Order: sequence, then C-alpha cells, then structure tokens
Amino acid sequence: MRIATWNVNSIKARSERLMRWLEKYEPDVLCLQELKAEDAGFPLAEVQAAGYSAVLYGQKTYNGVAILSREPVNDVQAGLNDGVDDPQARVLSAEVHGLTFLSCYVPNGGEPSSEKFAYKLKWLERLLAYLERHHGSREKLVLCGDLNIAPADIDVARPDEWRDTVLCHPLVREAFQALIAFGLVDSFRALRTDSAYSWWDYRMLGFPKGNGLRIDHILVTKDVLPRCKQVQIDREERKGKLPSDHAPVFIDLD
DNA sequence: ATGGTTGCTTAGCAA
Repeated sequence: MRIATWNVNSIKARSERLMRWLEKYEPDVLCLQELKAEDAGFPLAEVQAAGYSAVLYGQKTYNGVAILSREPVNDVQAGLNDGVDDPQARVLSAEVHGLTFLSCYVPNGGEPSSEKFAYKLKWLERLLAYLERHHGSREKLVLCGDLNIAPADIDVARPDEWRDTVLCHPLVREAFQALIAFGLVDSFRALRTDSAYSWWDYRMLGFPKGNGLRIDHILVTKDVLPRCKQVQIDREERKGKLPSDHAPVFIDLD
C-alpha cells in the first residue's frame, strides 16, 4: 500500500502534473495541500477517470486540502472542529483500509515576530488537542502534509542560512517533538539516516542551488511503523517546467 | 540586508 503527500501549490496550475504523477506512482492514498481553489475548481472528473475517489476541503486563493484514494473513504472530517472561528481550510481527515489519514497544511508562519507565527504555534497546539480528542488510542493513524517544520539541522541543506526562521525555529521544532511525544513517528527519519529535502524556495533559485529543506512529512503511529518498508521523496518532480515548489513524499506499507 | 520566483488576482499578498 502506497501513501503519498504533496503540496501542489495550486491544483489548477498542477493538474497535468498531478495526473502524470498518479499514473506513474499509483499511490493508494494521496494527501494534497495548497489547492488554492474552491471544490468546484478541483479536476474531479480527471481524478475519477484515473480510478480515484476524492474528498475535498477547498478554499479560494489560499490553503485547501484533499485526500485521494483508490478505495472509497469513510468518516470524512474537515477542519479541527474545536470551536475556534478559523476560516482557513488546513486539515482534512478520512478513513480507508482501516487507517485514518490526515492531510495537513500547517501555517507557514511568516516572520518569527509576526502574528502569523503566533497563529502557527497556536494551530499546532490545536492540532495536538485534536489528536488527543480523536486519536487517543494512538493507533492506525497516518498524518501527512506540509508541516512547515524542518525537524532538525540534518533536514536542512544550509542550516546556518535558515536558523531561527519559521521553518526551523526552536518553538516549531518543539511543536514537532510534541507530535512525536504524542505517539507519532517520523517515518522518513525512522527508516533513513540521510538528508533529503521536500521543498525548495522558488525565490533565490533554491532548487538549482540545492537549498532545500525537509518540511513535508508522513508521521505514523507506532503500530503502523513496522509495516513501513520504504520512504521516498520524489525530487524529480521538482524539476522541469512549472513544478510545485514541493516534491511528493511517499511510503510503502505492507 | 536584499533579491530572487510563482500563483491568485488584478497591485498586492502569500509563500
């Protein structure tokens, strides 16, 4: 069973690449982030023609997440549902194959001194509270997405350049460790000791210069980890004409 | 410190 996550940075701009990627990698479940479109703008017919069902939590211009699956999904839940008045479409949950999948787009955070950074930290606290409420068993959970956190310096090609920015800030790394302490495992780091990156800034030509960070993750509960046979980041997808600034990450489960 | 690039929306913001 192949599970993937990909921040497409606009589903409309990336639909052709999405269809090619589905055909080539044949994931069973694919979590998408940054659709930047309402549900009506999602290429649902094409995705269905390729053999996938899709559940959507879209938003105009910003954010927006989805879960694509070869099998129909159950128990769909959009948002954190914690009573906070938050219009940003950043998390979607669905059950399939006995596992719950979360597609998460964690706030970027802007600058560490900004309101956006405060929102990022609060959002991560709310995510943790959501996990406690809905997944207290700490089982059968696969949390996918653009978490906008590089967990450690090994996940950053040029750590000195990114030190204390919102992707590497000690407070967001602490929040990442709180997810680990909850009972989630970073599948990439559990299976690999090397550095590989999932995002390169369009600005400053981050990709050609190799200035990458690993900020897209597939976190699994401990019961799922033994089934995990490999973790890959499809760096090739970042190449060529008009790529997303993020590469897809995927795991293969027995 | 600054600049550089995309995408959405239409000059400015977000990443």
